[in-house]
Amino acid sequence: MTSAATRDAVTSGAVLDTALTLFSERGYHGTALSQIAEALEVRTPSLYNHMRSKQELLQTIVERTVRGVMDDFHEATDGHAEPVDRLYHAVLVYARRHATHRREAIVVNRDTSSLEEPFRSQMQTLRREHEHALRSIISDGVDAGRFVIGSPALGSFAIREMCVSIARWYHDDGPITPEQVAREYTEFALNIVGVGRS
Amino acid sequence: MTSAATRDAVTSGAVLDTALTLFSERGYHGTALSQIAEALEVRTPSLYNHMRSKQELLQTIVERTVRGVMDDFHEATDGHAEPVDRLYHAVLVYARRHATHRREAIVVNRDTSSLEEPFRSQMQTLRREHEHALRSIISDGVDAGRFVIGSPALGSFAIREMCVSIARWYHDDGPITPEQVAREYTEFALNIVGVGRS
DNA sequence: GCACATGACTTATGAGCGTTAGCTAGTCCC
DNA sequence: GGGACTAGCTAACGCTCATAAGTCATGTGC
Repeated sequence: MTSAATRDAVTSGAVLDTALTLFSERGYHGTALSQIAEALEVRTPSLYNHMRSKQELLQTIVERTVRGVMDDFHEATDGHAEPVDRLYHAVLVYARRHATHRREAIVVNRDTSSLEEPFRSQMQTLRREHEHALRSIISDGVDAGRFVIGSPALGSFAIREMCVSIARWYHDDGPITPEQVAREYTEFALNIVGVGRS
Repeated sequence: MTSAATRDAVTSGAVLDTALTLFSERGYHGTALSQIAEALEVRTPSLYNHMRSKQELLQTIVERTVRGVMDDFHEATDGHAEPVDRLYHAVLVYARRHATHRREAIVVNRDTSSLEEPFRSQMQTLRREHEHALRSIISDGVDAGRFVIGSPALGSFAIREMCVSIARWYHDDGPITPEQVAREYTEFALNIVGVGRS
């Protein structure tokens, strides 16, 4: 008879990873703990050896991702002063992340509304920070005469969301690398804000 | 005593509309029929006088929306031959639709995965049609030397998804009209495909 | 003024959900 | 070699869900 300790024990990391995959495919409410358990070849209650609740899984996923985005942003832009450079690097890391962390992006963008308060509000505040940071770059570029765009706010939305949606169509097994996608998208972003036009 | 016939009878249109609102706010799996019933001030089982199942509500919403997108596209582009004109009008109606039909767009883009087969596959096929139609415009424009873009496929994704996401941030009570948003986004789209560059 | 169709209602069913409790069997350390 | 810890298991809970069935009041058309 197979014993608990003989077979590979399920780790909390594995539970989180499986939850991430299933949440991204079927959504938070569309995923049952029994499905996570089944994927790990374990009975449902055994999951509770590695987590506190289903909600906690979602919170962990969202929090890690949102903080990762902010860290990426600061690391990429802190060394640059020119709006063009700042926008370029901000979009480069943001686009790349959505190709390399597809599941996280999908869950955050679809299931944030399933987070319980007050956690949900906290995460939304964090996301707003990134939103404002990107918009500020564009506004600064317009003020400095580097960018030509009717509405910085709309441009900021368009750039952000076109990057976010990379997660929805990108596939690792395709011919194109995350780096290539990211570079092409920086091009799109600079075009949107009208870099290099009179 | 209020009677069934005295008070305003719930119509199947009202059920669909309420479902649309709630699905867009909480997702398909996150919405219970009891919540739809409560919003209509009716007991849950009474809903079955106006629909066949919860799944049918979702299917109706998705099908109408997807067909509407295709109708819009053909009506807008059929009269034009030039890639620039075709892209302009395709993006104009697509962007505008996502400002005027926010709830539908959100549900279709989030909850298509909750559709039962084979309906889900049928709808995905329909959506692919629009995807390919838009990509063809861009490819044609590149072939004709009108557009300058590294990857038509990526450009097509970026344009589509930035339009789709209008539904996620637009608010009717704001200062900007759907028409203004749509026009600004056509500008973005034409910039992305590099119209008017050497 | 009566029959019928309509659309509410109440009540009930069975399935599935997340979660808890309590038990058991291996593994590691002394 | 024995106790603590780990990580499975089964069983059961309370709840909510979608859905079914049958009842009853109403307004419309004959």
